[in-house]
Amino acid sequence: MRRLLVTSALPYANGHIHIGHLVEYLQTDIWVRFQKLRGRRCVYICADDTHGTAIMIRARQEDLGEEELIARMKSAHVADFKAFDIEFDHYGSTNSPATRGFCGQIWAALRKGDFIEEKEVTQLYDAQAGTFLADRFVKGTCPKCKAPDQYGDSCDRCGAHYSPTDLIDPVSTLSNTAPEVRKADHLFVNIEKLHGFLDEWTQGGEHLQPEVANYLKGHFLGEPLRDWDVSRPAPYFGFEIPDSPGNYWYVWFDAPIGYIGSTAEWCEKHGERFDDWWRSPETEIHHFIGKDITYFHTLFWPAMLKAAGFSLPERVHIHGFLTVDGEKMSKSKGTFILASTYLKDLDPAYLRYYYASKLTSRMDDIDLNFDEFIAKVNADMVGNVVNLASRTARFAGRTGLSAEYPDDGGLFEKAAADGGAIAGAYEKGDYARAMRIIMAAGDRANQYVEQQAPWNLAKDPAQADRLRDVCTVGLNLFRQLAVYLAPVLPRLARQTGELLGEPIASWDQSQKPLLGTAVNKFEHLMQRVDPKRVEAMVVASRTPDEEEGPESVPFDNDAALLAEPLAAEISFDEFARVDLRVARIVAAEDVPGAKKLLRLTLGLGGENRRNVFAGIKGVYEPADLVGRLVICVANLAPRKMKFGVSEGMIVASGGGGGEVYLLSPDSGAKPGQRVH
RNA sequence: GGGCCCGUAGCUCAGCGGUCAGAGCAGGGGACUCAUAAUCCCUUGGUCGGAGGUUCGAUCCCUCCCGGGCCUACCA
Repeated sequence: MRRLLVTSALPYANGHIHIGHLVEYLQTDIWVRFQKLRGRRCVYICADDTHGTAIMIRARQEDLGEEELIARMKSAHVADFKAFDIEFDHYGSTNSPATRGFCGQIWAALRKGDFIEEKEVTQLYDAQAGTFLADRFVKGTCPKCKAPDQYGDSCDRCGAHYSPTDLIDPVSTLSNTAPEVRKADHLFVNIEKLHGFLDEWTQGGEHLQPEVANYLKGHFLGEPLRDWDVSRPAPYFGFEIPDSPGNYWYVWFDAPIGYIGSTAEWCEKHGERFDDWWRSPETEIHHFIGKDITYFHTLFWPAMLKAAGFSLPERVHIHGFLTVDGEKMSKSKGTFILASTYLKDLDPAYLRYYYASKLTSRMDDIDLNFDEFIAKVNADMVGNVVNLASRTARFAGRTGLSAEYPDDGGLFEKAAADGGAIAGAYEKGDYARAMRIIMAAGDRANQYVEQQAPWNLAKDPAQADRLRDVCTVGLNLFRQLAVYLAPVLPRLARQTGELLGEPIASWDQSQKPLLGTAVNKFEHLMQRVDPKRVEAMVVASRTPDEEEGPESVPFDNDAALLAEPLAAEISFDEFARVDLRVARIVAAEDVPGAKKLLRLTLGLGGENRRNVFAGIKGVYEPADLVGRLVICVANLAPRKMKFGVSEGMIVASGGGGGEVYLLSPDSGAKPGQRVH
């Protein structure tokens, strides 16, 4: 018997579940429910990912112990999942004895296979916070382009990659003190030793979508694989490496091992043999992940499993990101919607169906468009599917279903035959296709009811049998849809079972009509989406600083400060060295070939002109800029750039990306005036 | 610069070498009134991004170009 072990990526214990996460958990849950409905042995395993520097820092900020932090977050995650009908067979934590045990086991295998190497790594250390600093906890001036305030791994101004120790004037974002350089021995996994295996595993078979296999081939497998740094020196929230005291496994080492640990807990609880699930050719392992973590799941993870003698994934299903109204989720626009916020206003079934109607087997991003969301759910769910029951069940309540299935012109048979195509689509992850086929069957059923006009039959007592037959057909066609939709809409399936007196538990129920049973009192199966509630949800998701009343002082949260902590203190003299001037943009033009740059001509009064490149393309239209006043750094050394020499900078706030806000002086300021 | 994906009706997407290119929603007209202003019928709407090529025949295959997205590199 084919056994299936299915996982979703482990959500990080650093934040709450949002609608972007839900794409993955719903995609997986639908697949698992489908497999179970088909009678497959299928187990759905997940867990919280709990280790790493970010957890340690957050626990400190909230003045909690790490254990307390991750315990709280786990119960929040579990509650969110449950509310969305995401049904795990087991939900564990990477911070568990089971996961620790498997980390040790895999580690021992890596040691034994001589995969582990020790190398000295130079890292920045925050003496005040008493911790080594991960790259993104260090900021400083880019060694290449001298841009200030850049993270420790790369410069988002010039894109240069470097080590945090290369930063000029580095500052710890934890304590705002200058970190010191310290050396530490790190442990590395030499996965190049498994290069041949990875070539074969990624390129052969159907383990990966073709675009993923190509990506790996092009970016990683064409050259020797770099050693993977899997240890972090204390203090670190995680598991200490048994044969290397003072060192901890890096969070990405133990995170996927959480799949195994969590499975073991499930086995323990249900009296299953662990080896049947992770060391058996009878079990297919399926991972569902987002495209951002492709690298870990398609190179390191198979390498670890291979080295330690566990089963390899049969397939890694990779999905794209969620956008909302065509854009990245945004807190200020109210499209960064937490699962718990959604639930206050809307039925989870809506999102389950909507995502299902958009998901394919490709790793394309999917878009949540609220107008479409409302239209689609109302038209398909309420207007088509639920309406079928709604318009026939009432009439059938008096008589129940006929004892024999009446002539329906082949409709039931046709929809039963669709089952193969629908199942095939589910199996491949092409839920959008499955939904299309199901909705087409619903359309045909509604046509039937329309033609038979049971409301007319109901007026004539002599037609009672005929009426019962028509309702028997209508309700059976509806029930077929409920079976096909059961993976997506478990509640609808349950309600349908209650309505017709037989629970929906198997795909096969779509193939044979239900006859001779009573029909219970009909109750609404699903409410229409209320656009006002959607709007309310978006408003509730907006960060407070967007909700300013006309008179009141707006409340500003501290997101910006947290994202970019204050720089180290400077003296007045140091400040005075920077010569800021008011300037008028006298010309602005597009720079062909540049992704972010516009060419600006700044006037400082009289004939004083400056040619400045500004990274604001796509944010500001050149035509809108001409004539306005800005503030420029006037004594910045000229800088040669790809498209010409830049003679200064204009100042702007914003976190980069699309968020750029130019500074302007109040009216009355004159070009050339210095800013003091 | 390299890699991958995409560009089909107003919108979201099917189709993919072969009869007049489809669906849902939106738009227009009608019918019905059982049903959650649901449903049903009819209908408007596309030079299938552009240009070449292969072919008896291309939306579908090949090449180039344009446009969008993602990744990667580089330059700022």
